[in-house]
Formats: sequence, C-alpha cells, structure tokens
Amino acid sequence: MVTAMREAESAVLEPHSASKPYHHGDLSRALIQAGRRILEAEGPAGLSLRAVAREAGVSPAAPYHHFKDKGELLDAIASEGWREMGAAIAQARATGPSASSSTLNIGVAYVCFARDNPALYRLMYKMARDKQTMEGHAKDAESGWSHVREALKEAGADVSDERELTLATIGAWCAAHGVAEMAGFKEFERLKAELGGEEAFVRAVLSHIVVFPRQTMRYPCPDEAVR
Amino acid sequence: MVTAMREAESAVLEPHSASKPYHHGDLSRALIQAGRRILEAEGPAGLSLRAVAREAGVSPAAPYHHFKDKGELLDAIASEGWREMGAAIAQARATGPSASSSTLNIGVAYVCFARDNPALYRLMYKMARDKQTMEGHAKDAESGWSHVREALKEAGADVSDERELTLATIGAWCAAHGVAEMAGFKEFERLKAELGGEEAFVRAVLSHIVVFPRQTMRYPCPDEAVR
DNA sequence: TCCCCCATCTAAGCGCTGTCAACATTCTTT
DNA sequence: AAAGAATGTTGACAGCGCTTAGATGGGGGA
Repeated sequence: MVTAMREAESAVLEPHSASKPYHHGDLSRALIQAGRRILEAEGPAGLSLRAVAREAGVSPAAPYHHFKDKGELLDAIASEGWREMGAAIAQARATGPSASSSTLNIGVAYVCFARDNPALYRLMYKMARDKQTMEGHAKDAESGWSHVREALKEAGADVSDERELTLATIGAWCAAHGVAEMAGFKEFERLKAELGGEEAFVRAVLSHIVVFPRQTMRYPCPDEAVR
Repeated sequence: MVTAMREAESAVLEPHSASKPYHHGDLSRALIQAGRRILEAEGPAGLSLRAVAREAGVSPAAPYHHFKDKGELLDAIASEGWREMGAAIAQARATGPSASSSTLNIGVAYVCFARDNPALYRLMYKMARDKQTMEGHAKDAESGWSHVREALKEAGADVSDERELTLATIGAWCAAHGVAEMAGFKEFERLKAELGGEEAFVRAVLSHIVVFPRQTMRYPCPDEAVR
C-alpha cells in the first residue's frame, strides 16, 4: 500500500501499461539507459552486461529477468537509436529551406547523428547486420527511410518509376552511411579545415557522390560477366 | 639452409611429420592464417586469441611472442585483407571493357569482395575505425584508392580541379562502402530477384547513387546552419 | 665440433566476462 | 491469509585476454 505508492512514484512515469516491473521500479528501462550511459562514456568495449547491471545498481544476473541475453539488451538500445535517428531525419526534412535541398540536408543530418552518437550508431548497424535485416529497426526507422524517399521524389530525382525511386532511396541511404563511417578518419582533417569545418566537408562529399555512369550502364546490364 | 627450407614448407602445408616441430616454423604467419580460417568458419565472435592458438596447435600464450596483444594480430589479418582488396580493385580496373565503365566495375568488385569476405571486410573497417585512420591500411589499399581516383579522371568525372577529384574519390569510396554494408539485408532480396541477381542489384544501386543536388548546393555552402 | 645463449614455447594463474541454477524476496491474485 | 508469479541475489562454471615463471632446443661464437 504505502510501498506500492513509493514504487509507483519511483517508476519512470507510465501509468499502467500491461505487466510492468515491480521490484526495481522499471529495471528494463533503467538497464537501457545505463547501457547508453556506458556506451557514451567508455565506448563499446566497456559495455558488458555486468557493467550495465553495476551501473543500474543490481546484481549481474538481474538483467536476465528482462532480457533473454546480452544481445537482446543491445537490441533494445539499438532500437532507441533508430528511433532517434528517424526523428533527426524527419526534423532535417521539415526545417530544410527548400524542397530541392532537403535531400542533402537529410544526408547531413544523418551523418551528424552518426558523428554525435558514434558508439550508438555503430551498435545500431552491428545489431542489424548480425541479423542481416533492418526489420524491427526498419519499422523504427521507417519514418527516416520514407522521408528520404519522399524528399527524393520532391526534389525531382531523375527516376522514371517506383523501382528506380526505390533504387535511388537505397543508394542515398548507402551513400550517407558510407560517409558517416568514413568522415571520422584523420586523413580527411586537412581537407575539412580547408573547406571550413566538418559539416562543410560532409556537404561537399555528399554533393560529389555523382560518380557512377548511369547512362552508360543501366540495370538490365548487358555485360554481366565482369566480375 | 636445409632446415630453413623444411620449415618453410611445413609452414605452408602442415599435414605430415612423425615429430611435430620443436619450435613452430613460422608461427606468426600460421597464426594469421589460422585467424582467417576461424573468421571464415565461425565469424568474428569465434575469433579469440586462444582459439587461434588452438587452431595453430600452440599454447594460448605463444602468440604473445609474435604479437603485442590480440589487437596486433587482428591488425595483421586486416592488413592482408586490405592488400587483397586493393588487388581486386586493380584487377577490376584492368579487365573493364571500357574506361567510362571502369568506375562502376570497380564499385562492383569492391562490393563483391565485401560479400565474399564479410567477416574479414568488417574486421578491416573495425580496426581502421578504432584508430580513426586508414594509415597503414591506406598504404596497403593505396593502390585501390588511387585506382578509383584515376578511373574517375579517365571517366571524365565532372570535376574542375584536384580538390573536386579528391572529393569525388572519397564520395565514390563511401558509396561503395555503404552499398557493401547494406547489400546483405534481407529486405532487398525481392528486388535482387527482380533485377536478376545480387550483382545486378549492386550495379543498379551504384548506378542510382546520383542523388545529391550538387548544382544547387556547392560546398562553400550558404546555409550552414541547417543542423 | 661443442656449448651456451636466448628466442621461442609451455604451465599456471589473475581478473574479467556471459550465463545458469538455486534460493530469497516481493507483488498480485484468489 | 495462502498461493503463485514476478523479480532480485548468490554462487558457480567455462572461456576470455593477458602476465609471469620456467622449460626447451637451434643457431652463433668458442
């Protein structure tokens, strides 16, 4: 009664959604937050299940009542990341000065998210690639994905049908991902300085990703035997 | 001299000898090969230093006489990977049917290398990104990098100076990396089938990475305050 | 030719990890 | 109030990276 009230308060709001923890308050949420704190502070190397439990103030075995194994906790953390990245993309599209530039703005926002949350960003793709799918994450990031698609359409991308729009969307996402993973390399520091900062560098690189000769090699490709 | 030759042979093809070597012939090479074997067979999760030592038939502490720590062994494995990828790129450029298509051919070869050596490819970038540099690897991959640059120049990429060529080279590399990391997702399987196979899919995506409106947003970018 | 040095390898062990089974505690339900 | 499910703790196990101390044997100096 009294105890119940204390715990209800200490629980992180959320009135009464079906079957929530009782003892700690909301351990599963606390574990995710603890995990993100460790990820930021010490990088992925420090993100052990025991360290997360320690940070949350519980015993090493406690998390197993909320997550099947370590991977499931990491999945939950990654999911949060996908959701936040989707929001960042949505915002970039909304605040862009014009439709024709929103594609680039989205790309920059994407890379900035990765720069500001490097360990989280890497974890997101690690979990996705381990399972060879973005499903689940894709649902979380669907807003992001569809924003890219819509932005491409509005920008009048040179696509003639839905399939080409899909290919362009995939291409844009891949390009942004590539830049996000490369932008941190020291080799580019001089160039960044010359261009006036990291963000200008990212804009410049993204703007120059126009390299593959589409007109000479359409996709029902004649010489399939190159490799 | 004779002994040296025997050891050199036994290092490559182990399976014989009534008496096993007193001091392993060329352990550091054997460890790298064992590591690659494990990486292929069990993925990065199975790649423990102890497992590598086991595979090579030595005690768990033996590797420490050849590599300062586990990271140094992984670096050596990754280096081999960069070298092989550079060779694959060089070959793709050499065997391309025409100069104008060699850019795309290089991209396809890049992605195919990643597809055929997924764990190795991931390890390569993990090691590079942990150190925030491709140096060392960059030297190994320099042939690859410069091939891309030259191919872009020959293809008559729309660049007006050396800096733009550099930006285009970075962009192309980033795009290929992005596609390499994404191409394995199950979400694209239907599209792959429709396009006639994985390689056609890769060609199509690479060909459609022409998304960022370069003409409307050059790099001394006016509205820097988007993010 | 011999022998000894020292690079190479082994054995043992430390503190860490993920995971589990057994036990203890608390909340919900009846 | 008793039962039972949910939640947390303790202790243990095997495997990990890494270190130290000691054994081994091959190539260079005598």
